[in-house]
Amino acid sequence: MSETDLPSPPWDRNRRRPAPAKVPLTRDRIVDAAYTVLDREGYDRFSMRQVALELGVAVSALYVHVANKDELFELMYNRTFVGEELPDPDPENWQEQIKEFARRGRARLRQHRDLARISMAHIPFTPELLPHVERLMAIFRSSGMPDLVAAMAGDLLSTYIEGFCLEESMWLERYRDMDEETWETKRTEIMNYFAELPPDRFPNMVAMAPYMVDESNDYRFELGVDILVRGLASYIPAR
Amino acid sequence: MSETDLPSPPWDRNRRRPAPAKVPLTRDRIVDAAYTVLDREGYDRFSMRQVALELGVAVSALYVHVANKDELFELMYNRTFVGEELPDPDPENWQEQIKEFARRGRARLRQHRDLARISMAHIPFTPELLPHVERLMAIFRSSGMPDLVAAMAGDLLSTYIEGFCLEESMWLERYRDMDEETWETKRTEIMNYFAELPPDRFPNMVAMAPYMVDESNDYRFELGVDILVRGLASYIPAR
DNA sequence: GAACTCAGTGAACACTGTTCTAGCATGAAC
DNA sequence: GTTCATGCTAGAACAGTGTTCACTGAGTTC
Repeated sequence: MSETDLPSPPWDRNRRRPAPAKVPLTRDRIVDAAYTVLDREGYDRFSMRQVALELGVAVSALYVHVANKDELFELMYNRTFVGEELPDPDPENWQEQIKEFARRGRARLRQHRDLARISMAHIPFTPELLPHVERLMAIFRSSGMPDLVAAMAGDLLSTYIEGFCLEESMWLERYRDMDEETWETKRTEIMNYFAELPPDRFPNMVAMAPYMVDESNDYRFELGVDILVRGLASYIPAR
Repeated sequence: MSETDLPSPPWDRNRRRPAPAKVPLTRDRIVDAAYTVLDREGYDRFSMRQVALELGVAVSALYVHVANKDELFELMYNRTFVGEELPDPDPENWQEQIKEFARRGRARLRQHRDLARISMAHIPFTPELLPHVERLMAIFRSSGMPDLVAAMAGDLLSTYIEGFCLEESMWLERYRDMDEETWETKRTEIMNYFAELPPDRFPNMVAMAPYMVDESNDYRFELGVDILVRGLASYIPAR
């Protein structure tokens, strides 16, 4: 920081302008800053002005590189899965390969705050993701399931992953600024709510209450993937 | 419409005020208007001012009945499934009962533009929905699957329904203001895109291309539900 | 050294959600 | 039948939003 960072006095505005940034603005730098802002502010408070502020740049400068806010979100979404590698299809082991794919997908979506929300709002058909989808399809087809089912399987699985992460993040967001203690209070509140429902009108809810709050998200996610994989497996014709 | 609907001249503003609406403003009327605005403008252009305009009322009047925009969305969401009835559990027929539940859920979410988006953004745990969830759980448990699986099944199924409808509505939204002809052009464009991928690098995509565009959404939805139900059924211990 | 290109600027536009003060019309109280 | 309180509603205002625009000024090309 030098004294040239100070704002120039008004009578001087038309003579001296701040020197342009040494580092030129690029799409990549904008996306970097956008992630920083997203993590700090969350989806609802994310704004182009915040991104510009983060970069120390005028808002309008962003629009030279990015068409609009939506395109910026798309760029962020596209980066979500870069570098992710899928293994070569192993027909004996396709179920575990798919489960691992799901786990890594969830991990990626948890890397940034509210990323699941952005992801859910975009159709995953960009050129950047094509090789990824290709390898996923390879694994499904290697299992021997009909092509029609394999085509559906990709959609089904990514809908599940994104949907699960979205719900997860909404709970996280709701209790974001709570300390451990109030969170524990809230937890027992929810538990009590289900436990104290009239058992004659809600016998099933009361019976299932423990499973709804006790189980960890990790376990629930795993169970969901297993149900999906079993359903897919049921379509593989016996040899 | 009478001449009293004309705006009063400025010099008269402090004497004559427009008579208050004969029909008092209620939450229900606001939600009605909100749905009208949503259908006309879509989620992105939905605003409190538009709702007020629709009712012929000042914006601030809305805030007497509704805490904020988010609560209004919640009210809209809560209304989505009112009146929907689930049958008594029939253990021999639980699979068809669940499928019917899914179909009706999709139909409801398609009743209003962008409703899937609102639905996805809300956690379905409101008092209004409790009896609904209770009956759904009753059906799952009647099948004989473990309680842990049944608890997961509800989440899994509604995630699928909402996710499917969301993706469906995004495609719909994207091609909303296209006529039949340009839509058909776009369709073949997509088809060609997949067909013209280099077959050595994308053998699976090329092979699956027909299934990705040809199948109707209805059929795809049905297939997805069937995969889910089969996965759930695999957890039922043999008698 | 002059001409040109173009990323970046600040101001502006047309909106948004939300809050505030203040006034109207209705019901109850006397 | 007048007064009072109360609940709804209006209008203006605040602080913010995405996006556009004419205009700089540094760097490159001729």
